[in-house]
Amino acid sequence: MQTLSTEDYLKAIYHVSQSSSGAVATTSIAKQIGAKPSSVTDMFKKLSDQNLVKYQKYQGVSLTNEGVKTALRIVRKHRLWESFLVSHLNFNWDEVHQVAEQLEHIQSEKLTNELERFLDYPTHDPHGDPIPNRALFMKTYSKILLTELPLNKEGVCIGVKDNSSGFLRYLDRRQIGIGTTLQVLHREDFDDSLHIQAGKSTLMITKKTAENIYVKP
Amino acid sequence: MQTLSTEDYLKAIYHVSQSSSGAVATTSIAKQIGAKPSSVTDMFKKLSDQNLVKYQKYQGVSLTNEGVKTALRIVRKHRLWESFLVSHLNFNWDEVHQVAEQLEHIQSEKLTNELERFLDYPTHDPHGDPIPNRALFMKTYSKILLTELPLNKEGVCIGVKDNSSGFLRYLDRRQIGIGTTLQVLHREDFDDSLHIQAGKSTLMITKKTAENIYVKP
DNA sequence: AAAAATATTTAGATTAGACTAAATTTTTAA
DNA sequence: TTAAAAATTTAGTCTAATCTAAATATTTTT
Repeated sequence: MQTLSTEDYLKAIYHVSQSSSGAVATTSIAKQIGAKPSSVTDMFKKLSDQNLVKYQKYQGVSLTNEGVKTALRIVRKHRLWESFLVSHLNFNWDEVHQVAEQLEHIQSEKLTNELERFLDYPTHDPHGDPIPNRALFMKTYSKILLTELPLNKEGVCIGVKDNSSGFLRYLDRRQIGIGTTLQVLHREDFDDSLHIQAGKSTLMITKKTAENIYVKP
Repeated sequence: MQTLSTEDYLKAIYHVSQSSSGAVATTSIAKQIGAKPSSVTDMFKKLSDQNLVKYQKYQGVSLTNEGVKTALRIVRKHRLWESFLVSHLNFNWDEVHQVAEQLEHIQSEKLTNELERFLDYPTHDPHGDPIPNRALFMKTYSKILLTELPLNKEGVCIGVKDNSSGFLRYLDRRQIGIGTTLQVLHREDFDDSLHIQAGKSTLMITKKTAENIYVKP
């Protein structure tokens, strides 16, 4: 059984390794966790002793099969709890993260599985990220950035890249959320801004916004 | 903000002080927490520094107003979570404790209050214990032990004294739970056993069982 | 009221997780 | 391809929470 801290590290390693190839560097985890690199080195050694990561001095870490499983179990809990908070406890999608960070550490298989059943086996969380099922398998559907959606083709918003609450609240104000139908009406060459159809309203967004929104064509 | 451990101590002190009068002894907390008395002494000093308890060497501790409030906040969360686990996640009343022990430490006022709303402001948990409301006030209704219920008078089971899963499972098998209508039909002088009406069936229970069941007359 | 038993505290050690500062290795750039 | 910069590790320290063993205080018993 893991401590809170080892779980946080495994999850961080998992996430960093998802968004980049090769071994995961000490500094990248230090940033993610908010700890000093020297602390990260210490933890890498501990995780390596438990065979949860492969670690070579100065060469970073990569998760072992066991490490991936442990990380996915935490991701599963995190995303199930986020779903619960949004669907039943009136949380907004920008409020759930901090609480889910705590809930993801609760140890009880029965709890996790019953929560999943209660939510009717959701496949994606409120940010559009896939939820690993009991066997830790998750469906990842093909997603593209809104910037890559061809002109006048419809797409459905299925998630965001930037999960900061600032960005999520901004999207809320523009009435863009998971499931919103989006369509790029016009791209402005001058400043790269986009005129889009979002649900029933048309609005203008910047390139920066568009490249943080995932859509399913 | 408290650590996991200080929260556990405050809750333990609260519970012990509820079931006995005067200051709470070092050993009683040591037993409750499962720690050595020397560790308890250390923690008493820390809690005293934070003005959560009044502590006098060799004389035990008592909670300050602030300490009571902190303890009640934890009790509130514990009992709300227990209610949730039983009412929505198919937990039996003997399975909830261990998980609620973890969930009670989750820090989020919004979560607690929304959970309470979701459960429709329950006043008692699945063991019949009262749930402090948002203002930390709880209704305690007059309860007596089944042994004290007059012959042939009806009472409703509202809780248990012994919360061990062994006892709870035993009650489940005898089909006795919160809300079951109970009536003492006959007391056997020879061995102090009781013949009772429990819901629609009559059965025999020992004195030991009866003195662990709370009823509302 | 003194002796014995019990309860409590102190002193000193340990562990996990974090830190700083210094040393070392790797990477980048001149 | 070497010098500078950046990344990483090591060594040593700190804190919270625990422990054991020894010392001290309180309570109970004779």
